[in-house]
Amino acid sequence: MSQLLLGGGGQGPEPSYLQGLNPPQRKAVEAIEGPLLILAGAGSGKTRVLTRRIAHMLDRGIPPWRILAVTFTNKAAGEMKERVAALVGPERAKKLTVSTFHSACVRILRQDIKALGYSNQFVIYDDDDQLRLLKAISKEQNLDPKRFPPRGLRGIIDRAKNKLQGPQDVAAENDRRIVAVFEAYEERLKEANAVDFNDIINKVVDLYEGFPAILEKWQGRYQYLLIDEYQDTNAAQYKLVNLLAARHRNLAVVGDDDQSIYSFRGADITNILSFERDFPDAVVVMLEQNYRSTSRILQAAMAVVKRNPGRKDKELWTDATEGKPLELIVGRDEDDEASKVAERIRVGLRQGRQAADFAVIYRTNARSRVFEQAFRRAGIPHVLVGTRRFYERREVKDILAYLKLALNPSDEMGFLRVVNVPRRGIGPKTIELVRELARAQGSSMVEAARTKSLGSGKVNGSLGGFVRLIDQLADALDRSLPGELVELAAKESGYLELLEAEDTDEARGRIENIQALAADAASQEFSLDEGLDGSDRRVVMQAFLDRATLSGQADELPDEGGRVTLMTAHLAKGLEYPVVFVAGLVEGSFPLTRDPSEQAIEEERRLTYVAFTRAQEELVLTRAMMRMQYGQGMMRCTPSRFLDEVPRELIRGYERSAPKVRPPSVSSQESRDRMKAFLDRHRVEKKPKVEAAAGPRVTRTPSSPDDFKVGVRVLHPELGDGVIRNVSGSRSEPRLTIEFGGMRRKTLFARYASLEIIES
DNA sequence: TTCTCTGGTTACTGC
DNA sequence: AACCAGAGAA
Repeated sequence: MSQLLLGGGGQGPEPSYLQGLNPPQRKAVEAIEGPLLILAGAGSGKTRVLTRRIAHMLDRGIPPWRILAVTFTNKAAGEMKERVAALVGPERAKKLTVSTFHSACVRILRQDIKALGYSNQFVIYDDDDQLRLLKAISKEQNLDPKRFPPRGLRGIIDRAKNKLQGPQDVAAENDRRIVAVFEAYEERLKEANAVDFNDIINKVVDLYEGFPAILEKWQGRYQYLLIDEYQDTNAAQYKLVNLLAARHRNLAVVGDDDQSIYSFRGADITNILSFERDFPDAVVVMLEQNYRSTSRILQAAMAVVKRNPGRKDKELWTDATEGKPLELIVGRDEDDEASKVAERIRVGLRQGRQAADFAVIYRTNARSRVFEQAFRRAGIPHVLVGTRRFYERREVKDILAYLKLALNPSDEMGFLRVVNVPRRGIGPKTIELVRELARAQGSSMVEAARTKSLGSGKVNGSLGGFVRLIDQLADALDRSLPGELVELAAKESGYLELLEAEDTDEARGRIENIQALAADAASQEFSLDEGLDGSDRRVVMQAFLDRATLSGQADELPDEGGRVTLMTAHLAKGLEYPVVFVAGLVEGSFPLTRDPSEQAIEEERRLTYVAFTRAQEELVLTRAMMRMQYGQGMMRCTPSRFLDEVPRELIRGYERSAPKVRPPSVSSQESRDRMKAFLDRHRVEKKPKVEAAAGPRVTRTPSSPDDFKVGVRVLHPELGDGVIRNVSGSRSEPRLTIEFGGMRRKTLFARYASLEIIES
């Protein structure tokens, strides 16, 4: 059957997967042996080439398990698997390894990390665990958190590790106290049988460099490597790839230097720029024909990215029509910008578009809120990709910490996280005692907590209860499935009970999240990766926990059901939509200019390029004239420099608009007044100004949460008159954002604020 | 010794 | 939203 479909060789008809390819695409598909560099511009049919290349390899008799395809996100991995399955059938596709660097490396480590002195049950510390550990270490070493902020320390450590460096390598350019923290950090990870995200890659490199037999084993296993998004690999990943590929040299890398957008994570664009030097015999293929976007969209994207020096000068071109002009939407503020986008979408819907045809792309997740609100108001179905990721919610992490601790009792951060959650009367003093004991006897904290002679009888009882809970979970690990284990942990720990008793909207939301986690865990059993022994319950659980730690969000592909997609530019890479809105094109937001270096701006430019090239037919650029900055008040925005870099004749109406108005310089008094008048005008329109009450005022004490509504005037004992601008939190415990004179805002709990309501 | 409340601060991008 | 420090209550 597949023989018929795929054609075999010789005189038969050409296999279907070779049909409909342009010459460079075909060259890339057919170059199976040896090093291969594919420079694939946006929309040049990269995924199509990769999936067909894999089909071709399988057809040539290469066993699927010899192929390792590395993608940058779980989402991309899932998509590639699906598309290969469509070409070669699910049976063979299942035996391929398609995953992210991190997932692939975790699997390698779970098998071989023993050689480095860790147990196979090692835990993975995410950035949050990392930060907690660094805070603990800083405290022990009496570092002033002002002078050495933990986040800064983490940054230094991450940057070093991205380059495969350890404490000694950074000793020269750093304070010795920082180096000491780094050293302690590494020790503590090892003691806790834990690795951080960087280690996931680095430990595999250590393994390969230190144990030739292990390297050979994996070289033998994966004889054909395919690395997608090569421009976003860091030094450690680069080293890893080169080690693995050294023997068979069947290394295909795919990338686009114009789409390198992860330097904050150590991505090194020179990895792809120097591939030809690393492999002088490499076949190089340039995919420059874009099949995705209209000519105008492409021109706009190219015009922006071309400002970057030092790029491989490839010229994307298209056969497509000019298409419609780009559109520019300017809102008074961000709310208005979002409303106008919603309005524009409604127009599109009336003209026959589906909601799923639209995507809104912004720079930071924080921007998603205004769009969500606007779309809800306008009744536009939408789906958010990414945001506060599910597995990062506190309750989810707490429950997972219980289970990780049951699997790996050495996990110190896990112990600290849940030993007193829910409250068991185990405070810092007791924890300190347990830690000292653990140190003294060289055991885990869980072990130390078993000791009966710590503190008072009450404390011992609580600790004993906690230890019994962990034992109970550990015991259940061998008998129960992930879904059951999540439920067990939530129930037996008292976590659920606590939330139920709380009876607030927030608590109910958390319960829902735990239920969702249980459901998600239950599905793990059915989606085991190849090569895992499903009969070993611990392995199943471990696989689930790994996935939870490594994947931002369950890899839900946005459903076909017809919803507008909202996401960041980073998450948008690799996706395409008929109509794309690139939102928030103002200085400080897109580009983000916290780091004003030329390099950073170049990356922002590439990010803009990525965002623009998601659009197939229509591209709408949007910005606001003003925006709230950190709740500090309205600030006038400067249009994004990238807007200026788009040739204006590509934009509808732009060429006819008045000469460009630059924001008034703050130094001039006149323009300051003008700006003030401008701000006032708009403020009045949207939000009535707080007026000083004339004469004696009538106030009353609020009697129910319903008294607090947006727009209500209140009197604060210290801050005076204010107007409620936002009500958040739960009904029983509302949190109010109140605007006092001018633009000063404050957020506080209504319960404690002794507010009076001013009767009008 | 632990818990609870309060106010302040701080937030980019993601495996 | 989440985390922290500090004060005061239990």
